[in-house]
Amino acid sequence: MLKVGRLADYGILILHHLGRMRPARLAMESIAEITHVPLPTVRKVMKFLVDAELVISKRGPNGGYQLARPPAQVSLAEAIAAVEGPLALTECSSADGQCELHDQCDLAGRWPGVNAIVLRVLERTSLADLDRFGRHEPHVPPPLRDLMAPIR
Amino acid sequence: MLKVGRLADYGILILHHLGRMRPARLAMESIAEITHVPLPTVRKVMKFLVDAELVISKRGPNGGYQLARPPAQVSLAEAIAAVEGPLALTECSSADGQCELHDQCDLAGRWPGVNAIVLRVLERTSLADLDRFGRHEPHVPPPLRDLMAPIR
DNA sequence: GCATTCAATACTACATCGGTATACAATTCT
DNA sequence: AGAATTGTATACCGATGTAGTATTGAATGC
Ligand code: SF4
Ligand code: SF4
Repeated sequence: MLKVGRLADYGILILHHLGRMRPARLAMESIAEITHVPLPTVRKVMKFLVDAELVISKRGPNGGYQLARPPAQVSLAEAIAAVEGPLALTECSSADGQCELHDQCDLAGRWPGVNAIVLRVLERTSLADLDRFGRHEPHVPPPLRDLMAPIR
Repeated sequence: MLKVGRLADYGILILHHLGRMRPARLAMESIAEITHVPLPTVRKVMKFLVDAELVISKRGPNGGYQLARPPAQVSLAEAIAAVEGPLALTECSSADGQCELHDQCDLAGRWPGVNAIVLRVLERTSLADLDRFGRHEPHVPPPLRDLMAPIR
């Protein structure tokens, strides 16, 4: 598993679309139509994206949403964090949360390292990079190429 | 977020302990005591680990569990997959599941690439590597060093 | 002022997950 | 054989979180 929630998934999907339209503004209803995500759900997601300052909103006639930065400067890590909160594989991964075992656990201090690595991967993959992955024919973005090298 | 479930967390914790004891056998009750994980929960986790053939079990007096392979040959990816199923960031990440948007979604074919990359990271981090991460002083395991290089 | 469009809140149905209880099967030792 | 030990299997429960919905309110622009 280790899956990203549906809402975050939608968030990325929407951000991606906004990226293609940039710098045009897109109304919430249009977003729902294009992405086929139910409107009320879009509403909820947009709130997160605005709060995270990933998109700029404007009200009134001809209002809508607009990607705040070029797609190449928006990482998947940011997008996911915007919707689901900061990446934390375990409770003790980042600013130690509230794991009751924390004191007696051998692995307590060791997770942040792992966490940092996968975070780094997501940070280095931008919305623009997503396009490069192509449909069913993965093209690894430059910053990650060294890691993937032994794969294909 | 993007967190690994508590059960998988426990699983790794247990595997790690078994690794230190190897090749000794450890009874379920002992595992519960040492790791401070509630016994019934240990019971549930062990089933997954046995099914995945990560540990070998033996019944009867002086029975218990034993790590099937050297800790350096057990990856976090395997451990997590054993408990939570195969890694799939989104529904369409691996063998396309059942996302109703799949046909009309621009990103449908693009996730497997991302998925493969983070999977690769978890595959390259073994139980033995966990130790090297040290407490609060991360030491990146060799196979990932190139990726982390620009960080510190 | 009025149409348009986003913002905020509250709520519900549902799934998943962590955790528990209980009955059962296999192994060893005497 | 029989008792003690240890893992296996199943079924269940309650808390938590998630996806989705509804309603009402506030800002913008003409
Ligand atoms: S302290 Fe141990 S048990 Fe608690 S979250 Fe960290 S690794 Fe898991
Ligand atoms: S098809 Fe689109 S919406 Fe469905 S899981 Fe894949 S990315 Fe998410």
